[in-house]
Amino acid sequence: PTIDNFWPNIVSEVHSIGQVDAKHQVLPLARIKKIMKLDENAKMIAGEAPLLFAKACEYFIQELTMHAWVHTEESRRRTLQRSDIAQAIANYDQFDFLIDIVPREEIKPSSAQK
Amino acid sequence: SEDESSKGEADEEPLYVNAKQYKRILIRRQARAKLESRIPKERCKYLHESRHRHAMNRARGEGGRFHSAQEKGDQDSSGPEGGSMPMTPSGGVTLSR
Amino acid sequence: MSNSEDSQQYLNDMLVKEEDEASGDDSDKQDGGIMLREQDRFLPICNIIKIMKVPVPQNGKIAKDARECIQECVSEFISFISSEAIERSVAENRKTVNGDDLLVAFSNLGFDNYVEPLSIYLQKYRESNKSDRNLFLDASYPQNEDGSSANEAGKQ
DNA sequence: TTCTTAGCCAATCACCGGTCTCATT
DNA sequence: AATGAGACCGGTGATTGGCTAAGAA
Repeated sequence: PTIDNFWPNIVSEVHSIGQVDAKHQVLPLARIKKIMKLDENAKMIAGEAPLLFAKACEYFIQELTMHAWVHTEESRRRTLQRSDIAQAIANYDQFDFLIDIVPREEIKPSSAQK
Repeated sequence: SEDESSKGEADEEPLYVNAKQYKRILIRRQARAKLESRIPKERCKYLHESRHRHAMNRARGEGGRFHSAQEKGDQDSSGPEGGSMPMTPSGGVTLSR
Repeated sequence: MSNSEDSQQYLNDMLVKEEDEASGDDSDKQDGGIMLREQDRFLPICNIIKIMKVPVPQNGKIAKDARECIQECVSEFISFISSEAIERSVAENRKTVNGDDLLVAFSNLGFDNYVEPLSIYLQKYRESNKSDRNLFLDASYPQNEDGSSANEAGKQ
């Protein structure tokens, strides 16, 4: 369970899926669709789109949490907190789109910044 | 002579960001600004009044945890104590997790 | 039949929105539009927590601030990708955003890691749907006699 | 050390998914 | 024909707070 193995594990995991069980997803598809519909340009949304997002969101949550936990351990804490997530976002450019959601100044302690 | 790092709000991106995301970040910023007025500024304590009341009225164990329904009326013959329910064999101290 | 108007009348299950106290708030002004609630903007916090616990060790804890932070990040994630995908569908004169638009959006926005597993997942979803459809139709169509088949589950 | 706070329980009820009709392509 | 929006409805899991150890400070 490390960052390097994350995506390879995801790929082998998705291969082991027999049939896609549309129901009983971890995340509710109706809610995902509702969030998509908040976009004023959204007109019609294919049924497969919320399903794809449900999987993608699982990956995203796991990866962001995993990156944040690294900083939790660096600070020798046992509780993941918001500042750890802010650090994780600052250190990986794939998370740049969250720069307004979790601003840089949220990185509380006088910690090193890369 | 520092002047660019004095902004507190989102105006112009002071730092370099992922080039593939830059344009979309700006578009999303506009979209969020349009929705800003419809978004409450702070999170409320709970989402639903009915579920809040439900949680408040539920039977609780000694440690504050929710406990299985132990009777709804309190006028019934047997009270919560009495030995009808098999409790902790030792005596009643809250067993840790 | 007796009740055959041109337009149907639905009742819509929306109940009267009543504001009792909620959060004893003071100055919350409603602008031109309806106020968005958290359950309209975010995924359920319980589901978020479940997924967050996967990469965290068994004895690890997660602060409330962190849960809500991830919850907001996930919604932005959806909106961010959607925005790109929707623009592509509009550019191709389509009114429906489909899975391929999303895959292209993931790729264009630098989420290259997502493309392979999501493509495989989409592929499996589409073929399992097709096989279900074909299995259902195969059973009833070639059978002569009574083409109406047994399609009567229950009316509302 | 002091003091803030996250995990722990499970019953209700808001919401999710399934199903219908109708519109669009 | 294929597929999505939206109304409706029934079944169900997300929501929920008091106590206290865990741990942030």
